[in-house]
Amino acid sequence: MSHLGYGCLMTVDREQVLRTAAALLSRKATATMDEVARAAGIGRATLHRHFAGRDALVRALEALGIQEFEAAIDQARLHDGTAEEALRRLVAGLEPVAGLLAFLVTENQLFEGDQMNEGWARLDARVSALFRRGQERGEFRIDLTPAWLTEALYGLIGTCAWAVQDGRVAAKDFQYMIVELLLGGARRSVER
Amino acid sequence: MSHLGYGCLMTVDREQVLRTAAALLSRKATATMDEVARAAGIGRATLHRHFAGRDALVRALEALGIQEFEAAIDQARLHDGTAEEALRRLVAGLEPVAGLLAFLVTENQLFEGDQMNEGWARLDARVSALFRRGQERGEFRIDLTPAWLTEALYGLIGTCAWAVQDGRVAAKDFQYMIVELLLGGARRSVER
DNA sequence: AGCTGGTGAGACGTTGATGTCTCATTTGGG
DNA sequence: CCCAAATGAGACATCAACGTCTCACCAGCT
Repeated sequence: MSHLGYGCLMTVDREQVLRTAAALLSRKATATMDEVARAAGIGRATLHRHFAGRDALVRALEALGIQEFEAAIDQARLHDGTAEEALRRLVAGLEPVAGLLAFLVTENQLFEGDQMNEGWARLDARVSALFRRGQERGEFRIDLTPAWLTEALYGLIGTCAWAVQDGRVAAKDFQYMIVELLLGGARRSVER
Repeated sequence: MSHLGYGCLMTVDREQVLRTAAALLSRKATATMDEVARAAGIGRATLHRHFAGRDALVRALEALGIQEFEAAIDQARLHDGTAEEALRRLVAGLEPVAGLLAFLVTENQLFEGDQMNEGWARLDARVSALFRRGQERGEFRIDLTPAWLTEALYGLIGTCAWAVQDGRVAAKDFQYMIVELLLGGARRSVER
């Protein structure tokens, strides 16, 4: 028996299953439980042993996504240094969570039962506060609202995660493409 | 009898139904045919008379989305003037199609049967060519690939469309938020 | 070697969405 | 005024996914 809470050695890696499920479900929300199981390399019965049903799976995805998102925010120390540096740290920490994040952003189906909604709202507020801090410091433009910059960050992370999955963007360019576009935009400035 | 191809006056507005369906399905891909019908303000039977089934509905969404996307590209005259001006025209023309576009980008389920895929690939190539033209003219940065800028444009349009739906962004700011972020980024430059 | 616990494969009943049907109603045109 | 066309509501059978179960198998531990 392992010292961990969930099972022995040949036990399924719960997080790995959830990440695979997120990657699949964010691209094909109508995927079958069987498809999810196969994508994770396990049997449908095993998937069902770990997550009582589709709802439970989605809830687990939501919980893990919010948890890891929050951990990334904590670790990024959004209040330290310039807002730009903080944003770069945040995106760097968010890279491993990009698949989960893409699922969360896409599946607003979750926010029907306004329960976990508060968890997401708290994350939203913290990211939004980062952009507001950047505006107050004079780093960021004030004509783009913090709410929009927050949404745009989510959107770009999800889009880039998909682009990497499909091979349209190199995985090593993930952070650069997102941060550079979000901060600097496509226009070529003179002083850059 | 109307002179139009599809029915008399009290006939369902096919495009309106498709736009509503796209707005709903892009947010809740598992929505029931009944939910789609109710969202469009029609009965399930009527929805079924116009679209033989869920697949047919999705195909129609895809066809309409590609068609209107292509029309917007044609009308934007991507080869005229500066690339920035062309991009602004494109986003302006894409605003009414944003819901369809968000659905198309999200539902890569469509691209399993690689058939309509070519239609999408052609659009991709044209938008990508616009960004490449901007780079060659010295307007746009060359460290962000045209493919990524294209994906980012799609992602931002979809994200902004959702943000407008949820009231987080004012509808009148749609074009401004997308173009300004995509071109200029969040960083406050000295010469702007 | 024997035991225990987790897994995969498959069978099975249940459920909900789907697709088709009929019928009453309404709308617009002849 | 009457008819044609389209719609909405509902009934109905079908079917695929779901959730549960059993059983055989395999890995690790004692």
